[in-house]
Amino acid sequence: MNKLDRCLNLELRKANRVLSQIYDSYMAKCGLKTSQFSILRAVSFLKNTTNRQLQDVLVLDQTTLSRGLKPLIRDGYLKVKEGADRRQKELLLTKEGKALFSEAEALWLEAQNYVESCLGDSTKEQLLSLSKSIVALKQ
Amino acid sequence: MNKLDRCLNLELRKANRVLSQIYDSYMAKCGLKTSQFSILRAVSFLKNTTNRQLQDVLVLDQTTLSRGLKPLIRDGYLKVKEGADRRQKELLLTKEGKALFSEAEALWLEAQNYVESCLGDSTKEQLLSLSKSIVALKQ
DNA sequence: TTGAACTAAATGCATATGCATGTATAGTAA
DNA sequence: TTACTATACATGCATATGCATTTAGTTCAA
Repeated sequence: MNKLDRCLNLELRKANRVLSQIYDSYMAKCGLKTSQFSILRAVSFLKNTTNRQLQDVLVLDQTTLSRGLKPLIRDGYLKVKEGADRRQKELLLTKEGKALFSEAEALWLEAQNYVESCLGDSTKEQLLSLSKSIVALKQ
Repeated sequence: MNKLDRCLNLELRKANRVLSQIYDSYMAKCGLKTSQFSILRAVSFLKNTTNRQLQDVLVLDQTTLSRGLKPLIRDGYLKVKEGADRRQKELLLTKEGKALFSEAEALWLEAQNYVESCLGDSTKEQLLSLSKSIVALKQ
């Protein structure tokens, strides 16, 4: 535990960059980045959701999410409805969004299978439990 | 291993965001982002280095690094010398860069100690070994 | 030597990220 | 009601990220 130690943050960032590039290379065929896929996937699970709820699910800053939604809305994959609380915006997949998500999900599964086959089950479980521990540090 | 599994990439991204925000909150006192600190730290270890060498050390795309260097050069923390191979640019810390790095290193150590104390030794080791495994997947 | 192949770095483009702040709406207590 | 507080989302700003491409310099074989 001294200043010659490897930086935990840098090590995780490096891993994050490599892993994201792998997933992105699979997703490229459908024109989505994995971050966009994550949003569609969350909306698909939650059916009818809001910016606020997605922030919690995706562990994203409100402003980051707000901007991340824009291309998906612009390109017609997400639809915005005004909520009962008029500050909120309800989000749902359009028909085009559902179709794109289906296509993307197959590519995602290829990537996920590839990575799992490279890492093995025990490393995969380590990734999940480690990520959970770190996310739990969020203030 | 089916499509209801958690996405390994999303889980890692979430962890990465949380961890980076923790480190950034410590680094904020000196005005550096952790990504900039990582660059200064690498240059400090390598003494006299090049864009190309930093790409490997930091596992960063050439174009990302190229742009990441700009504010550090602009603000006088890094100096650029033309290399023997005139395509290359040699990088080194200026006096101001060294001073800032010293200050930043103390803040980084606080962050690192805080995170290590939260995670514990075994989880810390898991982070390091997992990151290593993932970085090794890089094509 | 010269032209093809290769390498180092920069740039255009688009999205990703989050802090500080602004704007609109909702809730609540005087 | 009114005014204070809290919440939901958007915007300005700056950096982070990487793909495709460009520009410049090096290498090497014909």
